[in-house]
Amino acid sequence: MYTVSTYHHGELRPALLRSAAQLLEKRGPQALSLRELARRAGVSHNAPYRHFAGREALLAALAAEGFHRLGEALARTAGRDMGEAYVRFALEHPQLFRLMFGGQLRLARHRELAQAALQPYEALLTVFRAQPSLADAEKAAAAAWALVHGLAHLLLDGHFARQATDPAAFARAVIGAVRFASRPG
Amino acid sequence: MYTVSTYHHGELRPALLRSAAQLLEKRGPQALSLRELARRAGVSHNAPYRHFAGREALLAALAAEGFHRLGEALARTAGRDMGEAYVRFALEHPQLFRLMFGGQLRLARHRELAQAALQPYEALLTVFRAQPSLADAEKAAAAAWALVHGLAHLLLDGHFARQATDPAAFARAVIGAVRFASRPG
DNA sequence: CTCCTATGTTGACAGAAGAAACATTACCGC
DNA sequence: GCGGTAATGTTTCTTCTGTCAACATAGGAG
Repeated sequence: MYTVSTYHHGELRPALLRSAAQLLEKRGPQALSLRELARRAGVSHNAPYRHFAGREALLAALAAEGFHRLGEALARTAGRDMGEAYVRFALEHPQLFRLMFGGQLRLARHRELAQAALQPYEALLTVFRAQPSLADAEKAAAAAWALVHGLAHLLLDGHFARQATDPAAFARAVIGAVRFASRPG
Repeated sequence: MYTVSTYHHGELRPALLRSAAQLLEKRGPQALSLRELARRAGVSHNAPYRHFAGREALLAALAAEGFHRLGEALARTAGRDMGEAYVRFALEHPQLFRLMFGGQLRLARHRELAQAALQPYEALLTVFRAQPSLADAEKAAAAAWALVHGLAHLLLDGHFARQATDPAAFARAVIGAVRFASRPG
């Protein structure tokens, strides 16, 4: 009934994740259906359930991968360029970024995801703690994260379409417009 | 065949929007289906199509309404409290906020929505332009928007769950940790 | 009163998620 | 090698959704 050699895909999980990532960026999250992924892997429509509890679990896995990649991207940059790196990541993988931060996946429900999601703040915190002149490194790191995060979101959504002909340059300028409160005295 | 007095609902469009808003906040965007709304309005499953071109159009209308409400909320506050008001709005209507800024609705496709979406920045810009000491009011306004926007998003997503036992207070503190570059000299 | 247009209704279709029951393969102890 | 068991895929079925097309009703303009 089946060709013997292809009954088992063998690499289904990674294959699914790979085409999921592609499909996500190309057609958005709505177009990302388990069945479509199964089709692309040349496998029955229910096979993915052997590897993911459901659609949401697959998305969570994708997002977790995204957090790791973002963490690495930030770690590769020197302290001051982190903000731009953050925005660049978002602009390069818009749909992935939205999946990660779109609120559709609740962190509490996916341990792996919650774990992965800690990376960006940790990375920022490390840098800010190294600056003793700051009044409050934690608050400053939080503010920095919020700033670049909001900037990324707003750029993606096109809210700065007029002001930002060159998004990267715009991001640099906006980030440059901000100072952090320093220790009194 | 039908009870004469109920064939026409009479207030269907607003009724749909109202229960859509409720359902959105209560069960999230996935649970918001046109059919469910029709059911709640006591109307056939296709009646909503007389008032909205499709699901996306209804979501766009909801989001546009959200932008107007946000704009009004900002306008009601004095200059310095705008940031907190912005965050408060997000925390009070998390799903609506995500709908507005989740990137699922493309501004370019819904004129009314694109128009409504201009309000927040305009409101901020007005305030920042009134401060002549600033080096660049546009950039500062953009930075302020990004800051509060990112803060709202991160709080909603639970990324500050540890640091922010009281989200409003945390927001105040983070916003307070930021200064804007002032005119040299 | 008649006709037109707004608004709702019915019925049908394709596509999706997911559950259940079944088939095939791979691997491990012997 | 060999047989059993767990892992991986398949089929089938149910339920839900968005959307289209054809039809029904209500209420106002003439």
